[in-house]
Amino acid sequence: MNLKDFLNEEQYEAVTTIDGPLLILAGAGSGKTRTITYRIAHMIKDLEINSYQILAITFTNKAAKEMKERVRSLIGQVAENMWISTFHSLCVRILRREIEKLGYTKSFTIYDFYDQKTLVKQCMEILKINTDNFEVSEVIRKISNYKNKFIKPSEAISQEAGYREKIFAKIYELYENKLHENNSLDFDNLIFKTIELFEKFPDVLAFYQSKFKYIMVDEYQDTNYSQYYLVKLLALKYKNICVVGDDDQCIYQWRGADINNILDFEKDYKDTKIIKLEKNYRSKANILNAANKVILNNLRRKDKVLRPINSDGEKLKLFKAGSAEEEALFVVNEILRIMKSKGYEYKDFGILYRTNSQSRIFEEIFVKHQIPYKLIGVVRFYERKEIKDIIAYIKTVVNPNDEVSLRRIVNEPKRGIGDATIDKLFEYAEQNGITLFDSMVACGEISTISTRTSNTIKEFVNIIFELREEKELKTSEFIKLVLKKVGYIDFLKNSKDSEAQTRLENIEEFINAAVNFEDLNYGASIDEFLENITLISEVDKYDEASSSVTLMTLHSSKGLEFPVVFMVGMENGIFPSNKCFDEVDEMEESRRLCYVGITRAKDILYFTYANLRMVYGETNFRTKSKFLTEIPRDLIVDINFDGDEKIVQKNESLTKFGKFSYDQKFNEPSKIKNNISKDEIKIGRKIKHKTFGNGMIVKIEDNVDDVKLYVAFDNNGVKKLLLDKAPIEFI
DNA sequence: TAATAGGATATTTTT
DNA sequence: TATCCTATTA
Ligand SMILES: Nc1ncnc2c1ncn2[C@@H]1O[C@H](COP(=O)(O)OP(=O)(O)OP(=O)(O)O)[C@@H](O)[C@H]1O
Repeated sequence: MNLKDFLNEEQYEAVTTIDGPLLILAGAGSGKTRTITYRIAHMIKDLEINSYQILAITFTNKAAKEMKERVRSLIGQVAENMWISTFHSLCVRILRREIEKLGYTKSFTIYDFYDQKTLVKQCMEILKINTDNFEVSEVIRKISNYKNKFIKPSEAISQEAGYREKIFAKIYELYENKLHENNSLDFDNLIFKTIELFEKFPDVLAFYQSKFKYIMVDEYQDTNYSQYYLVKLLALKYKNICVVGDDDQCIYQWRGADINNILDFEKDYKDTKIIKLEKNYRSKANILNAANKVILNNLRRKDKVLRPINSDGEKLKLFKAGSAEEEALFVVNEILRIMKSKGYEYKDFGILYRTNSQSRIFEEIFVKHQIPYKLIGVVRFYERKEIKDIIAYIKTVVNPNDEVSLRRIVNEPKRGIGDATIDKLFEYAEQNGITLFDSMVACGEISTISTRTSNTIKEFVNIIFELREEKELKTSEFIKLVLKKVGYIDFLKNSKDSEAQTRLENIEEFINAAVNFEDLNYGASIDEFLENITLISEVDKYDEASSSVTLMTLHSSKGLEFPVVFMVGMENGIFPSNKCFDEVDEMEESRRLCYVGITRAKDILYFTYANLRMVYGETNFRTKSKFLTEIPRDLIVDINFDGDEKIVQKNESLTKFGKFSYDQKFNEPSKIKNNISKDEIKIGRKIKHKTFGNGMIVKIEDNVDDVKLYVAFDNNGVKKLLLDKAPIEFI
């Protein structure tokens, strides 16, 4: 391959350094992912390394898929046996082969957050823990923390000293036992159990160590301890390990990512070669410079160089909206405007926000104005109630031990098996050391259950038994069979649920998804289908080819790029969130998130915020984000609703709060150019504008919080300007 | 046991 | 505001 045609010198060096530990530490848009991709292609095509020996780990399934496709097009052939995947998919793949060694069966189910929640609640009930003092979500976070640090339940119990901590550890232990009983793993367990497997069975580890002679990890800054440890185990034999990342883009500390994994890499691996990529290929210079300036405010970081190769481009634009609605309307307006004037398409726009809840208003307004959009959100398709119900049926059929799923569907649709009955069944199961399902089979033996109820239970059990006979059906056929046997469709049709129609449509779509899956994965089993839908994430459905604008959180945007980016809701309390103001670490992580957001933009970057916004059903005043004040003034310009320039400097005599205005205290010190007093501003007065040149004031609007000037420019017609903000001088 | 009403509670971020 | 949970009643 003619690598030098596609890579700069440093990238080239990284691609051709194959042996030994290699750290590529580089800023946003410097071509890190590109470098890994070419590195893989180079290994296979030029060095004739067997693709079987390569392992590449990406952050999302989407990134993995893309990398696979890129590599394929570079080497001109399919490399089927190459492992490019996320940590989670990698581990599932290993565990599906080996998990019997750990006492699970191969048809284990993967629990998502909601299943996890149900199970934790159960555990807390069993341990009689008062939910007033211990919140379920807090417990889940705690348990997740243990697993991210590879702390086993027994270790947690012996290590924890505090009263609350001891209780957390206890729940953790019971939760783990329950998971095992249910033959299930949660997300974190996928990694945890893989490590456990490697520790307990050195021969298995040795096999994978020999197999993966070359290992690459993208987005390494966001790995947690367990992931780090897993990689370390795998790389131990050959030490051909290449990690790539940017410490300034570490945005998942809250879920256990440890920035030190990347910072201490060289301490961990002797003779590490470090390569820095210092050219940014993605963004216009103004955008990049703003990003660089913002991140400079983080004190705990390694300084690095990132130079633009692109021209300045347009200045960053800031719009202050009166309300959240206006904010969304502005975005619509701008999208349409610059599509027309600059020829962008819908797919060129990314709208990024801090919290998922912010997307709603945008959806509403986009629908109203017929802007095609794609929402990358948290309420995933597969998490809708009706879909989860069907999945729970499938899981119950596939994995007889899965109690969480069983409980979910035992009375869904309502068939008269209520809480009281379930408690009785549960008790019986406990006493006899059998599973809940088995106690249902034996429900005739339980004297406290009426014959009528026990008949209903038997009916249900029979449905499951009959379905188990049909496991070998194609997934889509199987789903249809479930629906038929259970009578789910009729149940929905007859229900008064106002959403029944949508639910039916969703089920329709679910079946389509299954058909789709079968087409793509010929002969795949139902287990594989389940796994696929549990591990698939939201960003994975982002498709840059589709002709719609994209709505997503800043977190999801990591690794992507858009010609035009809107960062919306730039308000203190939202971004950065209130918590950040108490904790430096949180603030710095937030700032990194801001850095990530800014650097997604290639050509044009907008910031918006709303003066008034409803939060929790209460409308309150907002102030503009602290991060905005960290952007140098000469890189950003205030614009009005129609996208015309408004701002730049402050006029001292008109500031309401005396010499040190609020803005001056919290923003970059603004230059005060004129000592003009209010009564000197009158119609007929000559002024000079930074971009529009000389002109004369023709009208003055004195509002409560700003003064609007209508200025007739000698060469630019009449413009509306804000006295406060416009870059004007009085002459 | 099922359905409903009223109250508490939440918004970070996700594989 | 919207959702989720609990307690009450039919
Ligand atoms: N040598 C190069 N020549 C031309 N374009 C390049 C080069 N290197 C990178 N690019 C382009 O720059 C953009 C950013 O590349 P890439 O996504 O690989 O960067 P990254 O460092 O992984 O970014 P991030 O850290 O933001 O995820 C891409 O559009 C890529 O095609």
